[in-house]
Order: sequence, then structure tokens, then C-alpha cells
Amino acid sequence: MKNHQTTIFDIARELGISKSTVSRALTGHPNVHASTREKVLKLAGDLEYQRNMYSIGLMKKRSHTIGILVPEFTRSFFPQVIIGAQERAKEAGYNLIIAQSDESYETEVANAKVMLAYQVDGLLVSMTRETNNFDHLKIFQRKGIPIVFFNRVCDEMIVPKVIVEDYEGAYAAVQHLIDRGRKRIAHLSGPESLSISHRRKSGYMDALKKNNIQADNDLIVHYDLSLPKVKIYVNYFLTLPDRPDAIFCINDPTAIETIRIIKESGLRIPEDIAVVGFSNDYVSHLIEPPLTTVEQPISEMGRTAADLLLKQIELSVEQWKAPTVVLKTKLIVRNSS
Amino acid sequence: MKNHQTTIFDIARELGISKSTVSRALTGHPNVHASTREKVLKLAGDLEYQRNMYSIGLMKKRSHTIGILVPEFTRSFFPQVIIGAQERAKEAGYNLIIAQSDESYETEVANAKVMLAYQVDGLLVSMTRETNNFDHLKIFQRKGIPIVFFNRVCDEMIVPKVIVEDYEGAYAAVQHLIDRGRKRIAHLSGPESLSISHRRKSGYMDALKKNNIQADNDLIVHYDLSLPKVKIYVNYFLTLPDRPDAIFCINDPTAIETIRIIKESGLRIPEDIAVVGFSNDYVSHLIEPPLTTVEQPISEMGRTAADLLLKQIELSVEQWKAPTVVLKTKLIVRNSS
DNA sequence: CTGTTAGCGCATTCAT
DNA sequence: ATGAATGCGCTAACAG
Repeated sequence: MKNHQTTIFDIARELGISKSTVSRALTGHPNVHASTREKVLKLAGDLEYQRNMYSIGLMKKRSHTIGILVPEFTRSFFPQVIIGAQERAKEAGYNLIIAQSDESYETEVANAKVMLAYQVDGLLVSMTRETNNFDHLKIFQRKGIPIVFFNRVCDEMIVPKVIVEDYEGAYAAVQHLIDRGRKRIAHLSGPESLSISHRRKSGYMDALKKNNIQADNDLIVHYDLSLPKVKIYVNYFLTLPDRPDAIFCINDPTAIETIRIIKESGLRIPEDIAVVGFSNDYVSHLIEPPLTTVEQPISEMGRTAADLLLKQIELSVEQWKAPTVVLKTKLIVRNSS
Repeated sequence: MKNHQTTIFDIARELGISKSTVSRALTGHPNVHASTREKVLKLAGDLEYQRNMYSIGLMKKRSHTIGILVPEFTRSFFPQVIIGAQERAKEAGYNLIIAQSDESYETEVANAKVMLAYQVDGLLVSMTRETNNFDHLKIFQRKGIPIVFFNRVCDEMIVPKVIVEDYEGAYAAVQHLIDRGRKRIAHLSGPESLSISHRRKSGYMDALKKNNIQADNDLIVHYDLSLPKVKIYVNYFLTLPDRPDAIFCINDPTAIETIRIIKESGLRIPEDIAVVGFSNDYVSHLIEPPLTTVEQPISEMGRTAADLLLKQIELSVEQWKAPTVVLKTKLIVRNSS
């Protein structure tokens, strides 16, 4: 299928010089005569020469590639994180290999293997909702390949992490609902396997407590982030004898779906029920009513995670640090509350 | 940084056998004693052995990797195409390398080089809005690496392409507006550099013509798909002495932004102005009013493009085909019209 | 069934 | 300033 690809040897032969000289000319080594370099560069251009990453990856300890493992990218959140990460990777001369796992643990494991096979110099990870065994990620640590978690982090592993003020954001959101006179505030939370669910739930709980509102277990539901299931839980809330007057959702996609279902049921937002999300995805201000939500700096998260990873790559294993960077959040009040 | 990675040689040494035997055991070659294979597999697992893609990429003609070049992935369209493509790539045992160009021609060229360096076996491409020189893509053809275009295709290159019924979809959308009694239908089109703009515009023009409506050049605007600029053009339409009573937009993100701006201006949708989009992105039914749009099979586009590419990879250059596959579209009528 | 050898494309010693 | 030789990890051809 593939024709012969142009190699440094082709250039060397054509010019009647050695491979080494060509290599030097191409990589910008100082010890090459200016005229030789010029000839090599010219011919390389004409022959559409392109360095072969595989031979370089094989030679060098560094592949100059970092990998990013995300659970999905149908919603805008992860693509935006990726854009941030890619920005920094590129600046540092790294390529970014992206893999999405479709929220499947098995796919995540397979993707992790691919990353290993590609000899990534480091790995950015946000886990699937199913992941609760981390062996496939711990391998990286053992092999001396740094990992940085973002968003959906693994508590069990001592590595750098980037999260946002989940607790504070959730607290602010719920306090806001209380300030608006809401008494029965429900929480549609994420999977118990994700610590992000716990942090946001804690903020919710503490805001209630602080305002002397008794948390009601009937009003707290964990779900697996599979959007079609939102309907089940929202309908459950709506048919409760003592219906909630507000729902705080784990994230924006969930909140948007919640709004859709409430509207379908004929109830009014925010008059009958207020809805608040978390993230400030770009859709949030487009829907009707516009969503009150906790803004998080999404591409900043990608940039920060990449920065931490690149820094870690420069260090030897013994020097590895494990900071947890917490980015700011900010409540954005719109008409859904 | 990196510790020593486990290689087949490590396994061979440990077991007192040769590298070749280990290699055979690992790759499932038939000529290996069952007990030997078992021992190798066991040890490989214990040592967390992982094949090195670079050495394989170097050895084989095939890298078993395909690349995908997209102009952006902040909106849901391209991620969804990628998911479709990845599905098929994975089934066929191929890895997918994703690169996004942020609508920048220069970045696209750089990304194309990366793909070349990674020795992709084939390339899926949807161009940036800026791309009108195709040298960086033609190189692939010359090197015998097949390309398949999707969505934003290059007319100049004779390669397989996947598009949708742009003309028919646009025609149906405009006919629908006319059926609803609209007389002055504006068209917010994409860049003239993209043939997709022309195809959709033709559908618009012909629908008008068929209904004996004189096309009005004041009502046709081309823009570069940079969302912030939508405001300029929509405001231009709104302040026209003879204001349009409908706007047909090149795609959904544009239509959604258009709706936002019209609402901001205080006009009612669809009473004062109807808006129709193209794509049926998942946001389209969430906004207020829900968007009337032309549905296109998004992940199907990714799957089809990948299928065409994989087929092409199996063929020698002389056997290459260049079919243009046209996927169905369907008008979805909602409340914005 | 298994071992030996060669070589993929390149950067990097070590010579000259 | 340049060339020759080496090896990264692996598979395939050849030899037993």
C-alpha cells in the first residue's frame, strides 16, 4: 500500500553524503557546514521528507507525547478541557493523544494500554463513572510515567490532581436557593464511586445544616450520569407527597435534562421548582429558562493539568510531587432559580 | 525519568528462551508449545509487559493507526463524528489519533505533519474554514496514504468523500418556510471557501426560484463561522428597511446564536421572524423556542468515513476509488418556525 | 517447535 | 565538518 517513504538515507544517497550528516543538518546540530545544511534542507523539502516518530520514539527515552483519557466527549466539558491541555502540550513541544472511554471501564483499561504502547511520557486522566479498580493506572506510576488527574480524580492514588471548589460551589448554590426562600431542596447527585459527587454533596449538606434545615434522605438521589435515567429520578421527585421546591443537580447536562422533564410535566420553573446546575457549560445560558449554575474554569482545568504533568515529567520519580490544585468556582444566577 | 520498560528480551532471559519464541507466544503464532506460551503469557502479565508501538510501527509497513483532522471540537458535531469513526476504527483494530485545528489553517498544516510523522495508515479530514491550499493534504496521496473527506470536503481532490444531502436539506427547509407563509427569507451562509456553503445555498436559491420568489442579494450573507460575528449579520438583517420574516442558517450553532440575538432585540420567534438551522445538534431541542432544523446523521458520518478509509487502506494506490457517499437528511419541524 | 540473524529509521557515540 | 558503527524493541526469514 504505502510507497517507499523518504528517509534520511535517500537524502544522503542523493547528495552523496552520509546519513549522519543529514541527520545533523535536519536536527539543527551546530557541526554542519552551512552549505551542506542548506542542500539537505532543500532536498528534504523537495522530497517531502518527514521524520519518522516511531524510530525516534524507539531511540529516545522520551516520546514527546502525552495522553489524555476522558470518560466521554459528547458534552462540551471534556472537549474544552482537552483544548486547554492541548494548548499547553503544544507550547511545550508535546503531542497529545486523546482517548475517550464512553463511560466504560473496560474501554478505559484498553485505552490505558494503548497509551502505554505509545510510550506516553505522561498521562492526564478523568475516570469513567464505572472505574473503581485502578490497577490499569497504577501501572503507569510503577513504570515511572507520571499521571495527573482532573475533574474525576482517584482518591486512592497519590498524584497531582486538579479539581474545582466543588464543596464551596455547591454550598453557594444551595445557600442561594435558601436565600430565595426554598425549603425543600433536592439533590440529584452523581455516582457514589466518584469523589466529585461526595464533595458536591457535602457542600449541599452543610449549607442545609448551617441554615437549620434537616436533610431529607428522600430528597437525595445518586445516579450514574446516564442522561436518559434523569427522567426516572426527576419524576420520582415530582411525585413525592411533599414535592421539593428546588433541585440542585450534580452538573449542567443533568440540570438541563431536569429542566426539560419538569417543563414536560407542566410545572413552572422557577415558580414551582427551581433548578441549579454545576459547570456553566455553554448551553446553559441558551436554554429556557437560562440555568443558574456554578461556573468552573473549564479550559483552565486542562491547562493546569497539563502544566502539572509537564512539570512532573521533568522530575525523577523520587522528586515527584502530588499537589491538589483547586480552581475557583463562581455562582452564576440566571432565571431557573 | 522512565525506569527500564519490560521488553521481550527481559521475558526471554528470565525464562531462558529466545526473544523470537517470546514474540511468537505473545503474537499468537501457532508454532509455539502450549506450555511455553503459557509461561510467557504468565510472566508477561506479572512483569506488566506492554508491546512497544514504536518498534512495531518501525518494523511493519502498517502502523495500524488512522488520523482524524477536525477544524474544532467545541460544538457537539465533530466529537460525535469522532465517536462514530472511533467505533469503526476500533473494530478493525486501528487506533485513532485526533487532532483539532481550532479553525486555523496553519495549525491544520502542522497537524497534518504530525499525522505523517506518526505514519498513519490513512487520514480522515474535515477542513478548517481557512483552508484553500491543499498541498499539506495532497502529500498524503503522493505518499500512498489514503484520505477520506467528510462534511467539509475538498472539491479539488479526487478521493472518497462523505457528505449529506445538503442541497435537498436546505431546499426542504426553505420550502417549509415558504409553506408557512414566509416571503422574505434570509440566508446566513458559511464561508465561500467551503463547498458545503454552496450546496446549502443552492438548495435555498432553488427553493425560492421554484416558488417564484425573487432571491434578494441583501438577504444573503456569507460569514466565517466565527460565532461572535453572527451578531453583526443578524443585526444587519433586523435593521433592513424591509426586514426578513425568516432566516435560514448554515448550521445549528449559527441558528442558536441567531435566536439568542433576535430574542435580545425583543422580536418574537417565530411570530416576527422564523429561524431554521441545519444539523440537529443535541442542543437544538433544548433551546427556547426549540429549533426547526435539518437533521443529519452525525455519528453515521464518522462511521461511513472510517469504513471508506479502511477499505481504501486495503487497496493498492492503483485500485483506489473515489466515491462520494451522500447521507440522508430530514427536516425536523419545531417551534422556531 | 525453537534459535539466530537481519533490519525497520534515526540519533549518537567514536573516529577521522 | 563528516563518516562509520551501534542500538532502541520488535518481527520475519531462515536455519535447524
